[in-house]
Formats: sequence, C-alpha cells, structure tokens
Amino acid sequence: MRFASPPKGRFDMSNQVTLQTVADRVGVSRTTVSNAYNRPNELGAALRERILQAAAELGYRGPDAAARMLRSGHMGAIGLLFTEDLRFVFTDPDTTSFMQGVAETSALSGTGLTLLPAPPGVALSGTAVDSAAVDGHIVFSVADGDPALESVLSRNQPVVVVDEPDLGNRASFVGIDDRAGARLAAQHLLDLGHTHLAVLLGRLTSETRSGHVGTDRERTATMRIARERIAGYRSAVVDAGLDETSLVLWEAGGNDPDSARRAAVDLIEAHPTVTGLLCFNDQIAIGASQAGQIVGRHIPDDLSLVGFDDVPRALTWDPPLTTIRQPLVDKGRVAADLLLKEIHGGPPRRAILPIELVVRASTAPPLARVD
Amino acid sequence: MRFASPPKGRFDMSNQVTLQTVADRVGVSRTTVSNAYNRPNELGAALRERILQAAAELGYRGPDAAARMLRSGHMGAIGLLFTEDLRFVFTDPDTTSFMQGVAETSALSGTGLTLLPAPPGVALSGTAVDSAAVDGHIVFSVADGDPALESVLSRNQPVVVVDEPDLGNRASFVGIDDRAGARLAAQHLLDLGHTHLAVLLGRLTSETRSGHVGTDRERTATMRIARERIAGYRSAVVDAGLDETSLVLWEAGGNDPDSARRAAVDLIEAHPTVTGLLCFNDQIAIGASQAGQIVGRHIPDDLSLVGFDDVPRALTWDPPLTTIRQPLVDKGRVAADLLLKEIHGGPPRRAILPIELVVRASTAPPLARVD
DNA sequence: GAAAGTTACTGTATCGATTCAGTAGTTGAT
DNA sequence: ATCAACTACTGAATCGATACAGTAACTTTC
Repeated sequence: MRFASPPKGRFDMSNQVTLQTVADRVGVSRTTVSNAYNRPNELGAALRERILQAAAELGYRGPDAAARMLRSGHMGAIGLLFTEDLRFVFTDPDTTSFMQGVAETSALSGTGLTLLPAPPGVALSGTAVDSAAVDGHIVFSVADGDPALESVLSRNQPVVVVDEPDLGNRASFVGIDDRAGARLAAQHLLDLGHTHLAVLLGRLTSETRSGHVGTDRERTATMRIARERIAGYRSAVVDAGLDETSLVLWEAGGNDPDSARRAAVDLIEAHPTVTGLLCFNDQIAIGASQAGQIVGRHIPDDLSLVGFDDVPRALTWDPPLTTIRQPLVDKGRVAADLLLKEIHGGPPRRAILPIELVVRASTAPPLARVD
Repeated sequence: MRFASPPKGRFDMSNQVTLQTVADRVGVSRTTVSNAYNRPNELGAALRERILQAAAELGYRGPDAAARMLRSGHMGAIGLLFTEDLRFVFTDPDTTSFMQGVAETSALSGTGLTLLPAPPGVALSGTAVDSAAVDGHIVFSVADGDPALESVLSRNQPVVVVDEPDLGNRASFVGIDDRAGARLAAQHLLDLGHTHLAVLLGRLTSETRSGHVGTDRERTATMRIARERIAGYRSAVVDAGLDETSLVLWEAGGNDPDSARRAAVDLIEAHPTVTGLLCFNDQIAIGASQAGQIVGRHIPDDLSLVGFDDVPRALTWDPPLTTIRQPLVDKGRVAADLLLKEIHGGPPRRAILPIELVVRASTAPPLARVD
C-alpha cells in the first residue's frame, strides 16, 4: 500500500503556536523561551514559570521535533535494522529477548526506538530505512553485504552490529564467540561417546533453501554466524580424531520449529546412523525433537539434541534442552548502551558476551538403553 | 541513564553534502535536485540520471530527514504508545501478535514504526513520547485518563486507540465487542451446567494489585475492557437466573501466567466450590491451569477454564484451551491501516472486529467424573 | 497561425527552533 | 575605585529541504 497523495502535512498553519507566539505573549525573546525548555538553569525560576504558564495557556506543545532536529542535528531516536520478515521480530524468542534488552535501555535514556524492516528483495529508496530520523543504528544479524546494511553504513552515523556481519573497525560490534560455543556443544556430544554427528542449520544465506549442505553450498554462506559455528563444530570433531567429512551439514531453510521439523525428518532418514544432532538454535532443536517423535526416535535415548541460545522455552520443553546459553537480553542492553554512548561521542567498541554449556535432558550417551 | 552532554549533533559541518552541493555540481537549481528525488516525473530522465549520478559521486545520501520533516510537515513514521513495561511488548503473545499486524502494514507503506514506552509513574517531558517525530499514534490498551494518552491527544494528530479507552469521537477506535465476548464465554460454562463461576482478571487499574475484587475495588476500575468483560460475564450469569453476587471476581495483578498462577491458587482456596473459571485472557488461563495442578484440580474435570483471545499457545497447551477468539494480527493491521488513511486525510473511523467461541478441552460439565 | 496548454526548469520564501556572539546590569576581587 | 567575571537575557544567522509562483521554450488544437 503506497499512498498517491502526500500526507496532509503542516499546511493549516492557521493557529500554529510556536516559540515566537509564546515569546510575544510573555514579552521576552524567542531564545529565552527556548531556554525555558532546554536550559532551565540559564534563566530565572520566576520567569521560567511565567513562560511555561503562558505556553500552557496558548496550548503550545513544546519545541517542534522536526525543527529541533534540523537545527540541533540529533533525533532522539535509534533505528533497529532487521532484514528478517518483521513478523519474526515479534515471534522469534531470540529476537524478542534481544529486543527486551534494547527496549529497556533505550527507554531508560528517553530515546525512541524506530523499527526498520528491510526484508531482502524490497526496494529501500523512499522507505523508512532510507530516511529514518535516527541518531544511529543497531543492525541485528544481517547477511554479508546486505544492501540495507550498506545504506545504513553510508549515513556516517554510529552503528552497532549485533552478531553478524563482523565489519571490523567499520562499526561497533556485539556478539559472542560463536566458534567456541559451537565447539562446546560438539565437544559435549563427543564426550558422551557420540561418533555420528550432524548439524542442523537455520540458514546459510538470506535466501530460503533446505536440504543437505555440500562443499559448494557451504562456500556460498553469507551468514557469518553459520560459518563460525560450522567451523567450531568441525574443529571439535576433527580434534576428536573423527573424519571431518563425517560431520553431516543440513540446512532447514528457516529458524522456526516448523522448518526445522521438516528438515530434521529428511535429515534423519538420509542419515540414520546419526545419534547426535547439533542444532543452530533452540527453535531448531525444538523442531528437531518434534521430528524425533514423528520418525520414532526417542530424545535423548535414540537421538541427542544440543540447542543454542537457551531461550526460556528450552527449559520448559519436554525434554528440557541441553544448549549453549548466551545472554540474549544482555546483548540487547549492551548493544543499545554502546550505541547510545557512541552517539554521545564515545568511541566504537567491541563487546563479546560470555557463553556457557547448559546440560539438560536432551542429550545422553548413544544407544544408552540396555533394557 | 540520562546523558549530561548532548549528542554530538551536526556540528562537524565540514564536508556536509546538501542538495545545493549536488545542484552546483550538476549546474541546476536546488529545486531540480529535490525533484529528482521526490518527483521523478517532473524532470527529464536524462537529467535525473545525471543528478543521481553526481549525488552518488559526492556521497550525498538523499534529502535530510529532519529538514524534509520541518518543511513538509510529515514525518514518515507512526508512534506506538504503550503504558505497559516495554518488556511486555515483546513477551506477551497478545501484544506480539498485534504488533505483527501493525509492523506488516506499516512496512508495506514504507512507514517507520516508533515505539513509545510510557510506563506509569515515569515523567514524560523530554522523552520520546513527548517529542517523537511521528505523523500519528496508535495507542494500545491504556487506562482511562492516562497522562501519556493525554499527551498524545494534545498533539492534534490522528490517533487510533486500540481496545481501551473508548474516546468516542475524539479518536479512531479498533476493538471488539468485549461484553459480548465475555457473555459468550460465561454462557458456554452455564450451558455445560456450571453454577459456581469466578472471573480471574489481569488488572483493573494500572497499579498492580491482586486478590478478591469487591464492589469498592470494582468501582475504581480504569481499564475499560475489564469493566466491559465483567459486565458481559455478569449479564450471562444473571440471565441464567443465578444470583449476581455468586460470581466471584478476582484480580491477578498482571496478565502473565505467573501472576495468574499465584492468584488462581488463592482464588481456588478461598472459593473451593467454584467449578468454572472465566479467565481474562489465555495467559491468565495458562497460569490458572498450572494452579490447578498445584492444588490438585484436574482440568477440565474438576475445574473448567475459558480463556480469551486465542493466542497460538492456546491450541498447543495441555489441555488445549477453550477460549474466545479475536483476530489479534488483524487488529494490528486494521489499526495501522486506519491510522495511515487518517494521516492521508481520511476521516476517523471505528472498527469492531469479530469474535468467536472456540471450544477445546479445558471445559467440561462440572463433576463429570463418575468413577 | 494565434491562443492555449505542456514541459522542464528556476528563485524565493519559509518551516520552527537552536546556536552563538553580544549587551546590559550586577557582583566580586584587589 | 576599577577591572574582571558572572548573570540573565537578546538578535541574527543558520540548519537543509520543499512549496509555490514564475518563465521560457516547445507542442497541440481549431
């Protein structure tokens, strides 16, 4: 839905009350009225009171946001760039947890939060992404070289990238050591005695695609985290003396349980000897555990599952998921905090948050049933 | 976290590229460059191309958002006012579903979405609520007379209120017939033969408070929906020939399952004869069903539960919840749509969305067990 | 072939507020 | 008593872009 006619705009300027109106009424200069709002200690308390009083009587609603922005150059809001479908932002538990942290921090500082959806394949020009009135951006988990990211970067404002891509010193960064986390997950399964592992990924690129991931497909991966985690899983496998090629890579085509369930069914049928499944995140693991039910594999006796993230549901799921915990809400807090600090003149920074293996009931030694 | 120093602002004006810079480079007027961006068909294709080319070379990033706003008077964004804790926005399934609809619609029109958190008791002045650069507001389920709502209303911009309060013709409105919905829920339990009913509410006011709701407390309710639903529940009870005072009203102090669980335990203990519990929404019903487990009441045999909303989890919960379905995502879509239309000059409107009783497994005749 | 309309631009006024360099008038130090 | 340093306020310049009224050249219409 694009509108042919422009919005109504400011053009019923009849009784527009401005700083000047108030100034005239009180008999002071426009600047003094401005100061009454923005620098309360630069004028007498009595006069200030008088000005605020007059403003209230005239129905003046405070300095015009657009004019202030134009003159002062700051917008009082930060932008949040997502390249996933916006539905995802309010559905995916990882994202919502992250958003909680961001929202909390930005609310504390009185900063507005502007959502900038930029699903791939939709033109950017003229949309909010292009022309949002923000002081800086948080970029949430975006593929390498995404045009929306480039657009954001070209505004020469502070940018904090979360998780991916890693822009080096072109932008601040908040993330975890994904490789180490993945390694931890794989190591756990290896320690339990598993020798046939598979990785169930969400996506390697921003296009949806599912099925076995061969060397060619793997090479095309534009999602940094996927690459890092694969490297981590693999390093554990190799260090355990197993054949690198024995690690099956499979793509679900999405980070939702439904995609994962479907993909996991295929994966299990294609590789029935696999006893340990390394899931890209908990949503995927949840899907995989549903798949287990469908194909008659009991979790964890016939199939061990390791998730990633430790979303709230990982604990209440049946069985509770073994997973790699990362502090998602903190990630949001830190991202917003870094951005706010940078907007106020601080330097770009990198923050790497801690991770931790949480062992629950979705993993067990292979073929543990002796009944 | 408030910052002492103002944001850096625009004051490294060294190599600021503006419309004029581009105009000078190409040798046309500033207006023509502006037209190249905003009215592509008002100038020759060749010249337009030349202008865009020059802009790219100079690193011009398109018309400045603040300046455009000031001049044109429209902001290209809508504000979303919440008086709940912002965490709620990303946690509560009703809210996230609603947000999906809003996000979808606003993305389609290229409009930005600015989140305006205004938890009660926090000063508004100077925050995003006060000075957000938006063309209009969606107000999501707010108590009567909330100061943030007044602040939004005083801006004389289009406002769409969702669910509550009902401002009559002071603002557009999107909601459902809450009274009818509640009546439907109660009628269902009465039809099953229940004679001892209770209502478990989330909140009657923006303050948190839990426990039995007496006449005095009921009179103070500032949440319209709570009042309407109580009226609906009660009308069914009265029409069934039961004593109006036999309908127990109980407040959970929050719309989350945890609050509801705690409150439901108390409620059941205080009123052990109650066999049918009318829950303000599905989250509350989920909490109540957990409470049932705690106090040893089987759902639905010992206690019937009716939810409200039909969130996704209502279907997958054990037992699946009988509930009143309302189209939450649609509500978001409609709200955004009405607002956008009103911003573009349309009239205020009222939209009442359909509801429906969905019977699942959380309700049964009372004392059905004959074993 | 003259009037009317169209196309492709230009120039100026303006949006509302903030910044910053002043200016009286007042206080403080020596 | 004098110079410097504050205090409380003023005025002009400015932020970058868009609206709107023009203008010249070119096309259409009867």
